[in-house]
Parts: sequence; C-alpha cells; structure tokens
Amino acid sequence: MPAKKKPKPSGSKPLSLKELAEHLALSPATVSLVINRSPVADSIPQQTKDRILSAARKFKYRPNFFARSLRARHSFTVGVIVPEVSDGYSASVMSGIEDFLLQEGYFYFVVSHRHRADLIDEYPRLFVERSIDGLIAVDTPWSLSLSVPVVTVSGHNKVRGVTNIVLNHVRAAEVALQHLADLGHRRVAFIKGQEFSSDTAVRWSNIEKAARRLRLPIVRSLVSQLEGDSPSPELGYEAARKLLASHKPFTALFAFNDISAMGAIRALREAELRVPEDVSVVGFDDIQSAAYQNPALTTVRQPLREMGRIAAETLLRRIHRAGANQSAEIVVEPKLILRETTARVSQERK
Amino acid sequence: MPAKKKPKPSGSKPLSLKELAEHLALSPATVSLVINRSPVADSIPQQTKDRILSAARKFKYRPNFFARSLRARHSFTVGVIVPEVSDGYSASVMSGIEDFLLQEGYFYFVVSHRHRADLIDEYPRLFVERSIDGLIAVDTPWSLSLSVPVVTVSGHNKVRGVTNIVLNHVRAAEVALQHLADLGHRRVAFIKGQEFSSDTAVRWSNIEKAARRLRLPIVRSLVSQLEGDSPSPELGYEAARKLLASHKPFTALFAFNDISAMGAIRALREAELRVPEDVSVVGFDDIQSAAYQNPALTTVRQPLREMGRIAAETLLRRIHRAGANQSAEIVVEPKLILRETTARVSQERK
DNA sequence: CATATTTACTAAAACGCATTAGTAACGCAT
DNA sequence: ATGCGTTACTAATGCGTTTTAGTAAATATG
Repeated sequence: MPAKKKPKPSGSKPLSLKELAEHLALSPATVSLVINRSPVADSIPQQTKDRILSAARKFKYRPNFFARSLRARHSFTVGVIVPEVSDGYSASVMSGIEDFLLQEGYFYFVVSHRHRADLIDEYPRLFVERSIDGLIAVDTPWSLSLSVPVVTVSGHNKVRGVTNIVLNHVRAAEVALQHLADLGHRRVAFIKGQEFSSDTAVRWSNIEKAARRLRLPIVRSLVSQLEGDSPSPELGYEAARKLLASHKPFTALFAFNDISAMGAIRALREAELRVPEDVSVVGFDDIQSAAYQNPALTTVRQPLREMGRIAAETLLRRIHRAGANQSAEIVVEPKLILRETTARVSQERK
Repeated sequence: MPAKKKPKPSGSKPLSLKELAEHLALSPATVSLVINRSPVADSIPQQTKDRILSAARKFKYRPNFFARSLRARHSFTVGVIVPEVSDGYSASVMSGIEDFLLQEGYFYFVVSHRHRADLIDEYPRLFVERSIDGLIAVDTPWSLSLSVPVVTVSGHNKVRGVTNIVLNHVRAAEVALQHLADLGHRRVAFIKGQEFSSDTAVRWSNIEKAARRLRLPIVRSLVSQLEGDSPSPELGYEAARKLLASHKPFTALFAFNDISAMGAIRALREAELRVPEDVSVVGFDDIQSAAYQNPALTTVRQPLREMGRIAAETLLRRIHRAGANQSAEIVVEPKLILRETTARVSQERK
C-alpha cells in the first residue's frame, strides 16, 4: 500500500534512496544494488529490476553526490591550476581538458594563481581539501608531489608521480630558425620569456642549440626578455623597444609568444620599420587571434587544445590504474604556421 | 593514555575528527564544537580549546569536505556555464567571477556548451546533481527556473529567480553612433550578432533607436549578420564580404564584437579599402587583443571582468539571504574607447 | 542545607549511500 | 525426510561530520 504523503511530483526536494525504497516496499539495499548494476543484483528477477528502474525514472531519483563520494572516497572532480584563465594559452588548454573530462563524467575546478608563489602553494592544498581526484597544472612551475596524480602541461621538472605533457622544443626551435635562415636572415633578435614561465629555460636552450647548428650568431644585445606578469602585448612592446634601443640592426625577430610578438610589431612600426619587409617576425603558440593580426602572424603552433586533452586523458588513466603507467613525459609536436610576418630578407638590408 | 598506533606524522592519510578526538581523550562532539567556533562551545574553558586547536594544527586536521557538505546540504561550489572557455569574452568574465568567488571560499565548475541546445539543457542538470549552491550563465540564452539561485551575464529574459547583469545598451549604441556621426559619417554599415547570442536582439534594437535619434539612415543592404558558431574572426570576414558585395558605399562599420571587427578589417583591406582612411570601424567588448591590433581597434568597452565580479557577488548574496534582494537586473555602463580605427570621413567619400 | 544555575562536556541521531554478511523460502536430488 | 544449492532479498555497518538534547559535577543562591 503506497503511502500517499507527498503528492508533489515535481518541484519538490529530491527524494532519497530510502524514500524510493519505501515507496517500492523494498529495502534501500536492494534498490541501490539494482540501480548501480552491481553483480550482486544478478539474482534479482528482471521484473523487480524493471519496477525499481522505472520508479527511479518516474521520481527522477538522483543519488546524492556527497553521500556517494563520502563513501566511495572519490569525487569525480579534478583541479586545474593556470596562471590566468583569461589568457589565450591557458584558455585553449582548458578547452581541451574540458572536452575529455566532461565526456568521462568528471568536472573540474579552475583557479588562477597569477604568478603569486603563495597561491601556487595554497591552491593545491585547497584542492586536496576538496578531495579532488587529480590535478592538472598548466604552465606553472611545479615541484610538489601530491597525494593525488598530477599532470602538467609544459612543466619541466621531473617530480615523482607527475607526468609532464611537453612540446618537442628541439623541433620547435629548429623549425622556426630554419625558416628564418632559409629566408636569408642572419641577424636575428630574440625575446625570451619571463623567468617564471615554465617554458622559458628549455625554449631558450634549444634556440641556442639550433642557432649553433645553423651557424646563426646570437648577439647578446639582440636578446631581450619579457618582464612583468601582465598578459598583455605591452611587455613585448617594451622588450622590442629595448632591442631597438641597442641600435644593432636585425632583420628578424623570434618572440616568446604571439602576444609579445604583437606588441613587438607595434614597436617596430613606431620605429618606422615595416613588417615583414624590413623585419620578419615569428611568434609562438598560435593563439586564436594570431591568424587575424594585420599582417597575419607567422608562428610556431603548439597544439594547445590537444595538449589539454592529452593531459586530461593521462590524468584519468593514472587515477584509474593507480601505480602503473609511469611515463614521466609525453611529447607533442610543434608546427610552423606560415603567414604574413616573415619574408625573404631584402637586398639592401642584407 | 594516547594510543601509539600510527607513528606517521606526515604523508599518511588524513585523520578524522574521531581519531583526533580519541587522541585528545575527548568526544568528537566537543572537538567539532571548538573547531567550528560554535557559540555552544562558550562554556568550554580556554585551556581545553587551546589544547584542541593546537592538536588540530599539529596533525593538520582537515574536515572531510563531503561529510561536511552532506550534513550542511551545501557545497560552497557554484557552476558557471559559458559558450566556450577559450573565447575572450567568456574568459574575461570568468576572471572576474573567480576573483570574488575564491576570496569568499567558493570554488566553481565551468562548462562550455558551444551553443548546443542539448548541452544548455543538460549541464545545468548535471550541476544540480552535483549540488551546486548557485549558477552563473554567461552569454547564454536562459529560461530555466532552477532550484538554486541563478545569475546571468548578458541574459535578457525575465525569469523568476534569476538576476541579469547587463550592459546599458541604450548608452552603448548611442555612444558609438554619436562618435561616428560626430566624425561626419552618414552611411554606416552594421554587422549583427548571431541569432543565438543573447545580446543580439537588444543591441540591435537600441542601435535602431539611436540611429533614428541621430537621423542616421539604416539601409537594409548595409546590414549583415554573423553566421555560424565559430569563435574566430572568420565570421566577421564573411559578413563584411557580403556588405562589400552589395556595392553600396559606406564610410563606417559598426561590428557586433571585436573579433568580428578584426575579420571585417581584413576583408576591407583585401578590397583595397584603408582603415580608417576609407572606412572607420568600431568594435564591441574591448577584449584584450583589441588594443594591439594594427591599427588599434576603437571599440565600445564592456567592463567584462567587473561584470563577472558583480555576478559572483550577486549570486553569493542571493545564496546567503535566500528570498529577499530580488532586483531582477543590474546595469553596468559601457565606455567608448577611442583608438585608431575611426577617423573623420574624408571629403571625396562624403 | 536544599535548590537552582552554570560549567564542561557527551551520547546519539542524522545526512544519503554502498556493501558485506546474512537469511528465509523454495526446489531438487538422494 | 534430509541436506544442499539457488533465489530473492534485507539488516546492519560505516563513511566523517554537525547538532540537539542531555547529564554529571561544581558553584552560586536563598
């Protein structure tokens, strides 16, 4: 005899397993077993199962997430830490992360540390308190060994228990400089990344190697560096101004990223230098707006979205098969995207 | 007599309230009361409190989040739904949301619906299953009345229980067209937003009104519309091509957003039209990269980050004082940012 | 000195679920 | 008739908190 107490079929608060069981005149245990398709429920006749399932549907039964997680001791949630949500790099990676995570029934928390060391320390702790199942650190210096699996995107420290998703930086430097060399450039200026950026060091050392192989000289005064943690092209503008101030001539510029390339182009313009006629510029990353600059930016593409996806995939794999699969590094390939900011070096400037 | 069982001061699994209490030879209740600074604990002598607090610190006791939420029936988590994390608009708003939320001890889940109606339907449900305390919908058509407070950014439907954070669109249209009119432009072309974009309709109707007030004609063939849901400038490029194809002359273009303005500028260039000498262009939003276009984009700024922050603030207020505070709309002011894509209309084109 | 109040706690229930160890009833072979 | 294996379930426990309603002892009050 079904109780006729709650005549609210919709809009009321969610009903619990117990209430559902009561309605069915069964025990919560049985209902739980059936709903979770537990093998223990094999002995339960199909008819009963159907009865349970259809009642669950009818009453829109949704297991309480906290109760479930409390018992199961995992949350189907991962943490993502980035320098800043609103910069193109992080956002692209996140997009890839999201793709995979949601499709697997996971959600994610995001936090931006904005390069504050205290936050880089604190946020992971907060995450762990929130019982995340794993963590992805994007473009963030990482040295912690957490109690949950960690995957980084562009992390370069070898830390026990963390897998790094990295670009093939050897290739990236090669492909960019080769292109410039092919166009006849010999005097190339560079803008290095900020100290805190996790790619700065590797990228630079590979540029040096590639330059050596190509016999391109690297002149001290033609190397500038981004300073400050703003995500705006302003920094590239400043860096390029310093380059210009050295009064050493150069015919090409390889910037640390697309954003700084944009700023640099502006500085070149202001100095009455045409891009690419007078100076060729190569960016890095290939963020969305790179293609729609005027002129469109030639750049080294990192498959950011894919890197995010791989990070998510790797993380979940590690969450599931804890222990095994300890490949510490996964490498993805860059690609040179030819657009309009590079050109053959002109005769008179050669 | 303290048990000498677990001699692992670090690295081991988190200890529970019960274990902590056991160690202190007190009941879990007492410990809980003290740790949560409950008024009921007033009668407990300071000495005992100190003992508890210092033990908690020593053992790094962290309450289990699920257990706590299970009991308290709220999660200190809100959901954020955006069209796409990796587009500048959403990302800026998110940045503002994050600022406020984290500072108040809340975390947030993000999902991108990418304009798929089924996801716009499904994600909020998933959110509710995850027991979010509230939801922010960014630039997303919203008509649902959820069981938790909802705040939209640029939502325009009046729905019971949802607060909309919106731009003053009257002013936005006015300020842009006034500027163009002041520069002598009479033949202005327009690019409208996609149907699915929540601002499209309001924006357009206010443009019509402002144009009427300024006695600027709106010619049918000089109105184009974005089509497709890509977040790239490509769409603006296409829209501008259609405008050009009409062969009606125009001296200014007011685009739906900065991204499409960038695409449009490229189309104009290809048609041998100089910006701003031949055609002035005004964008909308003032996303990060607007300032670093060449030429830098004149645009109507929406204070996106601030809108995010206000959304978060409003949401938390509504979560805390459920019921009251039912202002259905909060309006923020736009600002015209003068840069380099607008100029006085030239004599011969007039 | 009897009673009321305050002090310093604690027992127990509840939040909603998953799971393990059972049990009762039945059919079947011996 | 006895024992055994199925079948169809259920009771009970635990996950880690918070909170309410107590209680026992110490102290104050009349």
